[in-house]
Amino acid sequence: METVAGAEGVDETLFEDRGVGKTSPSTSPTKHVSDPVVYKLVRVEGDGTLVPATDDEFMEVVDLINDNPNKMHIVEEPGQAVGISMEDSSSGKSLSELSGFSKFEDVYADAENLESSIQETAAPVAPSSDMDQMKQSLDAAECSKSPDQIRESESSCAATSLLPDFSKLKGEICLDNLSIRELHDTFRATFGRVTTAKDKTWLKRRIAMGLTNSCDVPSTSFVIKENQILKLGEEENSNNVNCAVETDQDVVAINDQHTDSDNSQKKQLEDCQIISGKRLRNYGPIEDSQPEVLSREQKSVKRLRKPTRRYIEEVSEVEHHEPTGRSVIPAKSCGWDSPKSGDRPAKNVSPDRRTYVTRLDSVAGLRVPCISRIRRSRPRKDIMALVGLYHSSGGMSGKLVSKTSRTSSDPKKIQHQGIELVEKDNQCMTIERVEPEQNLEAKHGDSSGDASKDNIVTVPTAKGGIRRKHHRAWTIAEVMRLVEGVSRYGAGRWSEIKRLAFASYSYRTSVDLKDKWRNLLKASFAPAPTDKGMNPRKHVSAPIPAAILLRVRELAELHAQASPNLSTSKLVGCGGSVNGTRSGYL
DNA sequence: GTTAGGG
DNA sequence: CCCTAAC
Repeated sequence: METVAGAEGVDETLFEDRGVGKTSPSTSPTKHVSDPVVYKLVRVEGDGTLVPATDDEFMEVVDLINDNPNKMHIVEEPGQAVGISMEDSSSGKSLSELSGFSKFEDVYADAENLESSIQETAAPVAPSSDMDQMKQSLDAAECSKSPDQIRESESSCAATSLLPDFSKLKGEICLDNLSIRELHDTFRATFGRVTTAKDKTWLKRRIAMGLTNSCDVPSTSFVIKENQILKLGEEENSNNVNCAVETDQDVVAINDQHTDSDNSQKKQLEDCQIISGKRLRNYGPIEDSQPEVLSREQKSVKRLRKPTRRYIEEVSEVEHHEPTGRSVIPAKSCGWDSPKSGDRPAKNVSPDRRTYVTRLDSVAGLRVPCISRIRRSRPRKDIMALVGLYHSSGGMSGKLVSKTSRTSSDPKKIQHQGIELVEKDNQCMTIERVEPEQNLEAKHGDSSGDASKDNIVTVPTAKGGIRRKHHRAWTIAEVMRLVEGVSRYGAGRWSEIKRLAFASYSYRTSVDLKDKWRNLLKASFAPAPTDKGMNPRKHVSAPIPAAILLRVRELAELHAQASPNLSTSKLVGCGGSVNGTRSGYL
């Protein structure tokens, strides 16, 4: 990551020599580092990872560094390289020590502040020259992060991705003495963009943060600070810049661009936040105690907090209109807001709370102006449907196939309703609309669902539940099957019916069966109690054949009188063979 | 986990 | 179809 920034020519060269991939900002233009920066010695491994340099390695470059810090030479060894990078770590302070600061954040947790500060951060245009590396950095380091972290990273790290030009900085404390204009210059030099902020304090903090966030690298116990070589432990007292050691690990993870769990990465970010905040204070020419100052600072810190859902919704629009390249990155790389999971394995969508899938407008990988309109009430379900498909079978095609095969092989008659009806219900050969129904069903199967058990097309709801996808009309085949099931197993034994008669209709739950039966009863009784000749075709939705309604009614009557009791109904149902029973009814 | 019933 | 109380 930015670690290289401080590494100067040394690291750069080494990186290039080793042909490090995108994961390292090897192409970053290097600039002269100035005194205030603390360096850490690292070795760049062949794979681009930064490894703490050994003491021996360190000693090799000591002379060079002391000799002329501005002209560090390249120390190269076969198989390994030694570079200098900024020291960002610090003495091991526990998170608990920083807890006070954390509490702090909560006070300013409201989304509006978040938004405002983020906008501030994101709005200014990043110089085109920096875009590549920025993208590079973001893509490589953050794409694997969960979407909600993107924003955080963007806001917190993007700035640091722009290589700071420390030459403008005359030393940390000097910020205090700078005029607004100078601060602007410094800001620009640091972040690669201009700022319109008028708040001197804010600027100073931002600059300080930008600098201090720049580099995080594991290192040996040696640190180079202001041309002096120090033992980490020794300088601990005087070195306020250093941050908690424990964060080193996290930083390392980031640098290595681990794509581990979202949690770990989140943790990293959180740690970063803390570090930043702490460090800011340490840099502190500014009094933290001042409420207004704090509020400013909190904004910047809070910026790092996980955005609230509402915040995301609201910001989405803003971001969408964001003209600068910045907006492009999040949308493209990992859009927390636009989890077009099509390209991404479902597993990357963490199951935890943070992954509420906002929407996946395009299954086909079509790109939609992310986030923008998220449903407040009920999320769309397509998303999870897809996710589920990917999840369970690695592809919907397989599922569909399985469904098809099953259906065709199904001993029952579903496939050919017309035939089935004929053989079952000799009296009603008028099942005209069978074909359309089939088509309908097939269509549904293709688009959203499949008959396999595992892949119920559902979508997470705000409450954490899952909701099934779009309405799935009952086909006549299903209705018939349901009726048969009821007649066989008895009304009320929905789970039984579901399991036995609707095994191939995974998308129909027992509740669905119950509901449908309820509707059937209503339909069968309401229009015309004795309506064999009833013509339901006027209904747009699946017209239920009169024969079926009749049977529904008969079954209802039968069950009504025969069994409030399940066992009784069950016995009744089981007593007769399917066809026999039907024949009797009909 | 199912079922029943309301929404 | 969803939600949820009741079982």
